[in-house]
Amino acid sequence: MDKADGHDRQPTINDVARISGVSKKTVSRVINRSPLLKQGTREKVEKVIAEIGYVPNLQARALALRRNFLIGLIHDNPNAQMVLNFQEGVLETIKDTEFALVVRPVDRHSPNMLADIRKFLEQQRLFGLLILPPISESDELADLCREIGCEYVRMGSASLDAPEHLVESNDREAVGQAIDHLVEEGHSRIGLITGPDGFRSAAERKAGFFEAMQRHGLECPDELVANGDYRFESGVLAGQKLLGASKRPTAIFSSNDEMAAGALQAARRMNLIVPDDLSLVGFDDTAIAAHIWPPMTTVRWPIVAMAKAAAHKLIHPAEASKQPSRFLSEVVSRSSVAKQRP
Amino acid sequence: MDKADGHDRQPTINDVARISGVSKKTVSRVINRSPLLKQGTREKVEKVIAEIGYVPNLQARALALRRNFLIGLIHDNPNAQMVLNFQEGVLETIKDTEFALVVRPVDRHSPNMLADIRKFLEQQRLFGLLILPPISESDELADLCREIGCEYVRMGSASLDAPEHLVESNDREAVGQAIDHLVEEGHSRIGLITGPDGFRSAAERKAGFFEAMQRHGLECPDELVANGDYRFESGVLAGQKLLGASKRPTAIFSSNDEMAAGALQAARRMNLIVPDDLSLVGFDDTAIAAHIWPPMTTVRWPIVAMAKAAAHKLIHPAEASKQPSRFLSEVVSRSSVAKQRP
DNA sequence: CCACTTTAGGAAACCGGTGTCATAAAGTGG
DNA sequence: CCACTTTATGACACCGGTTTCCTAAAGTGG
Repeated sequence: MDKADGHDRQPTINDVARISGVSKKTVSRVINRSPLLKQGTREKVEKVIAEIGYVPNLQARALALRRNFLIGLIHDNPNAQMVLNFQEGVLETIKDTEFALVVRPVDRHSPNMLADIRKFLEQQRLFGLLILPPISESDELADLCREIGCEYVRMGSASLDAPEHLVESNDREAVGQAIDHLVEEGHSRIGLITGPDGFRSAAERKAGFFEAMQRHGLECPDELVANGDYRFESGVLAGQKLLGASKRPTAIFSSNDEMAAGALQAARRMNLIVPDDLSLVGFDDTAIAAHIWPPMTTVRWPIVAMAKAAAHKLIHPAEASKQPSRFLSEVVSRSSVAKQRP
Repeated sequence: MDKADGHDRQPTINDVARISGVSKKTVSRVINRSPLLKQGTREKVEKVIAEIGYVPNLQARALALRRNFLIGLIHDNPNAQMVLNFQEGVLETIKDTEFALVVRPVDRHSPNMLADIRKFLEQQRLFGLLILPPISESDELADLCREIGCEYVRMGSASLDAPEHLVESNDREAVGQAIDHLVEEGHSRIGLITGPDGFRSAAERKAGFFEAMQRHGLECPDELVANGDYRFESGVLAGQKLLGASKRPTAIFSSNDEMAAGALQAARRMNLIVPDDLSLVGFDDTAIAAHIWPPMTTVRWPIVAMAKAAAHKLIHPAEASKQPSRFLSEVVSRSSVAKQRP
């Protein structure tokens, strides 16, 4: 009796082989586009594949090839929009491939984070890993990947790793442009809200700020620098500190939008009007920047493009691997910055 | 010569069997916690497993069991925070299992969306699918799952499917509570910003609004109803329409936060102060609600808990399958609602 | 026409697990 | 002590692909 007596399970390579009267291996060659096939054979097999709706079993393929088709995304990013945009970019790149995207949010503050990730990697044996900031700045994580033998690409705001493992943005210069913009509008007393210590992105943005200020010959006394942790509440606090300075700044640059929104609230509580009494510039161009009042000037970095580049780097390690991928950010001008009358 | 001469590939079940002097099958029984093992044997094997750091290969297991350990998440949700919270909830449930979460954002407006999803499902052969609103309201998608034989659970705001395929929120009643709150504060001229046509959630929220108004014996003339599409810009437009009404509403309920933020901007442009001149209530309690000025009263639905329930339902179809999972939302009171002096 | 290379395709083993069934060992009752 | 059940373990095929190696057929040169 024929094997095809029964249940409507998915057709396998054996079914295709039997029906088209060739061996499994030949079918395998057809799916893998092997060049040493006679045209007639190829067409015959392809016809059968189309007819019975055969789709290769990825699990079996993964087993035989000793690698699977799963790309992992590790993040601990507080900014949902950014994570989702990144996911979208990756998906666009792997859309017509067999790859799938596996997500893994982690908690940087958990003591067993690294152990959890290790277990995850050992269990899933991913094809490769994409790592978003800020966790991408963890060298322990990169070391773990190397130890386990899992390919990875990190997203970062400065040279964190070898070029084949890195897609980077130029935060430092971008902040410079933002400050240039403020100076052009006549501001000279400019406050800074930093990101948390130990974050490369925060350090880069801070450095960009000071470099630009120096370039313009402007001072930045301690009372015009407040530390934040990238969260809204820390922005409120930082805003209160800066606006309570003996000589108030006429503009504030915040290392991300969330904190800028916090600073905006602080200003409101002190009955200061943005942008009339205070200009404000954020960073990241997240949804909140456009949706608060007034719509906020900020710096946008091309996260979707960076995600595509990162996924591409992972999947095609051969091409374009040796030079770093560097992406340029741009100032998005909205209504939170006004000309400062001298 | 021994097989263990060579490269540092991951140890397999064969290695464990050889070293501990039992058959593969026995090792398999140990990993699967089979009850019919002698205590001594189990311990012996477990010791070897720990020593050489053996981790079962999920791809091989998937092949043998004819099912894998991938849970898919399909969404086309415009709200990033919500999607991410959902991902987080699912992850929490599957944390200590072998399951992984595969994400798949889709575009509801693309003509080949269904074909794309079909290809995705056929190729990946997922264990099951979690579907977020609004795409969860698509019956074609559910039909596709059934046709392909992929388990699924839909998140929805009303009875969309059989209980074993559904985790639902009570949007209708929650909106009622929000309106009650406004009425208690003395409002009677209340405007509505709806969600897009064809969305169950939008219809439920709208119905909840009208039911509550009727319950309180309040009118809702056409000029106090504006249609939105859940996006910020549509909220601006809707706000303009409502605030331009012959007799202005003293409060507006918006079917989501994003549009409420838009309405807030519309109010600002007309020099109206929230909450002094206008009270505003949103829905979803997304990040923006807390971060705009004034912080916005809204309705929070327990998305993380719902995500956990959905994942649980998928993984353990036996338990708790027959009764629907229904979750209650709550009004989160902030500063965008003020007492209306008669 | 024969030896020799090239080309297309197949047989069998393998990837690392699980299922089925057989069997040895241990426990039971008469 | 023997037949009879129960319990613990193993041998072997199988899941659905790929790889290695081999062979038959076809093409080449002398």
